[in-house]
Amino acid sequence: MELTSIKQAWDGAEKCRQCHIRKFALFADLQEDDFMQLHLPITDLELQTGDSLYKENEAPKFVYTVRTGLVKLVHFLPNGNYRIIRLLWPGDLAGIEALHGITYLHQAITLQNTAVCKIPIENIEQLNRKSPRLYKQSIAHWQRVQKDTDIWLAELSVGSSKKRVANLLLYLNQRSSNDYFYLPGREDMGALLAITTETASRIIAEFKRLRYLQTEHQGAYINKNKLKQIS
Amino acid sequence: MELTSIKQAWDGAEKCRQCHIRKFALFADLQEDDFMQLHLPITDLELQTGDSLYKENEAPKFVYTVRTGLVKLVHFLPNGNYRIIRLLWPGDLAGIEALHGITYLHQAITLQNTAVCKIPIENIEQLNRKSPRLYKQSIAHWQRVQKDTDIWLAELSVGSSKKRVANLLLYLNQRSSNDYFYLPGREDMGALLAITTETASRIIAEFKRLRYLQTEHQGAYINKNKLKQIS
DNA sequence: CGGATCGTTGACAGGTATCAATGCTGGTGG
DNA sequence: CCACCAGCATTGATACCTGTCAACGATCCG
Repeated sequence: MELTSIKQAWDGAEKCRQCHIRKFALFADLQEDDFMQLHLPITDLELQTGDSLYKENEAPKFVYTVRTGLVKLVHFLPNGNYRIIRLLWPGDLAGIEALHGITYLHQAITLQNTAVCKIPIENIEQLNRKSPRLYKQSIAHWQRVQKDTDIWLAELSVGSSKKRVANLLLYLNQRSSNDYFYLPGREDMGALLAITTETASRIIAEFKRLRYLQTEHQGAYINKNKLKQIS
Repeated sequence: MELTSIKQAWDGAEKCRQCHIRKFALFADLQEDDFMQLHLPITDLELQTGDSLYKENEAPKFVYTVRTGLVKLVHFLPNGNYRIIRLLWPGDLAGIEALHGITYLHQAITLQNTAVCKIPIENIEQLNRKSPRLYKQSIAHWQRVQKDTDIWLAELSVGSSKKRVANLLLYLNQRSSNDYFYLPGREDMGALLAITTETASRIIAEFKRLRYLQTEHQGAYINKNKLKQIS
C-alpha cells in the first residue's frame, strides 16, 4: 500500500470519528479498535443536484452515507416512467444491499446539492468479520427503512390525490429541521405518490391559492393545521 | 426449570434441526453447538384461517416462522379501513421487529390454515449474544423483505386497477408451487392494491368472463400470457 | 329453511388521466 | 444588457375510470 493511500485512509477514519452525523449511521457504535481496522479510504463527495450515486443492477462497490442534502431512490418502469421508492435524508444509508452480494436495487439520484461518504464495501466486510457491532447497526438500519416504507405504503399510497399531496407535504415538513423545507418538482411528486405530474401541479397550485402553501425558490412553508384537516 | 419444559425444549430444537423449511429461515446456518444453546421451548402452532398471531403495538414476545399457509400483515387506518402491507409465505418471518425492542408494526392474520413455529425472543437474544450467524440471517431477511416491498411499491401500487389486479394474480401464481394458487377475498384484494372491494370484484368477474381466470374453492388458475399483456 | 357473509352488478357522480396549449423562470450567448 | 431558449409549472377540455351507494345473487352453515 502506498503512502498516499495510507494517509487518506487515516484521514477518512479520523474524519469519520469526528463526524456529527455518525451517531445516526452505520458506524454508530464502532469503537476505537474498530476504527483501527479501517484501512481502506473513505472519501467525501460533494454532489450536485441530479447526480447519480449508482444505477439499478450495477455491480455494487460502495455504500454511501448521506451527510447533507437529499437523495431519491428511483425505479424505472418498462414504459419509461419512474417511481420514487424512498427518500434518503442525512444519516441514511444508500446502497447497503451492496454488502450482501446482490446488485443495487434502485438508482440513487440527488435532489439537492448533497454531501456523502463513500465507503468501499471491502472495508465494511473486513469490519464485519472482526466486529459484531456493525451487524447490529445494519439490522437497525433495515428496520428503520422498513418502518418508513410501511408507513409510506399505508399512508401515502392511498386516498385521493389531495390527501396524498397533503400527507407528502406534512411528511417533508416534519423531516425538516425548520419550517422551510424542500419541495420536489411536480414530476417527482407524481413519482412519489403514484399520480400524474398534472394532478400534482393542480393540487399544489390550489393549495397555494388557498394559502395552505407558500413557495420560495426550491422550498416551501405550509399551514400544518389546514393540511392535517385534509389528510 | 421443570422437566416438562426441558423435554419440550429439546423436542423443539430437534424438530427445528430436521425441519425442511429451516434452510429458508432465521436459523438457516445455525450449527450443532448453536442448537445446544436453545434452551427455551420452541412451539409448533396450527392456526386456522383468520387467527391472529399478534396485534399492532402489542408488547412483542415471540418471533414466528411460517411453515405452511399464508399470513397477511395488516395496518388499520383511522377510518376503520385497513391496508395489507405484505404477505408472508412459508419460510418467511413474522414479528422479527420484536428482536429489537420495538413493538409489532402490524397485525398478523392468517389467510389460510397455517402452521408456524413460535420462538420466544429471549431465546434468540441468547443466541445472538453467542453466535454471529444469526445476525447474517437477520440481515438477509430484512433485505429480502425490502426487495419485495420495493417491487410492491413499484408495480402493485401504480397503474390502472386492471393492471394492478393482473399483476397481483401473476405474483400470487408465481409464488405458488403449482398452477393452482390461493385467491384472496375481494376485500383483501382491495386492501392489497389500494382499490375498493367493488372494483376488485368487477375486474375479477371480467377476467373470469374472458377466461383469463378460473376459480375453484378458495383458489384459481390463470392464463399468464393474457394477464401479462394487460400488465 | 333462514340468516350471515361474501361476491356480483347497476347507476351515477366525482375524480383523475390524457392531450394540448400557454405561462414562467433561470441561464446562455449574442 | 437583452433576446431567446429549454425546462418546468400551470391551466383547460374532455373522456374514462373508479369510488360510492344500493340492490341482488350465491354459498355455506346452523
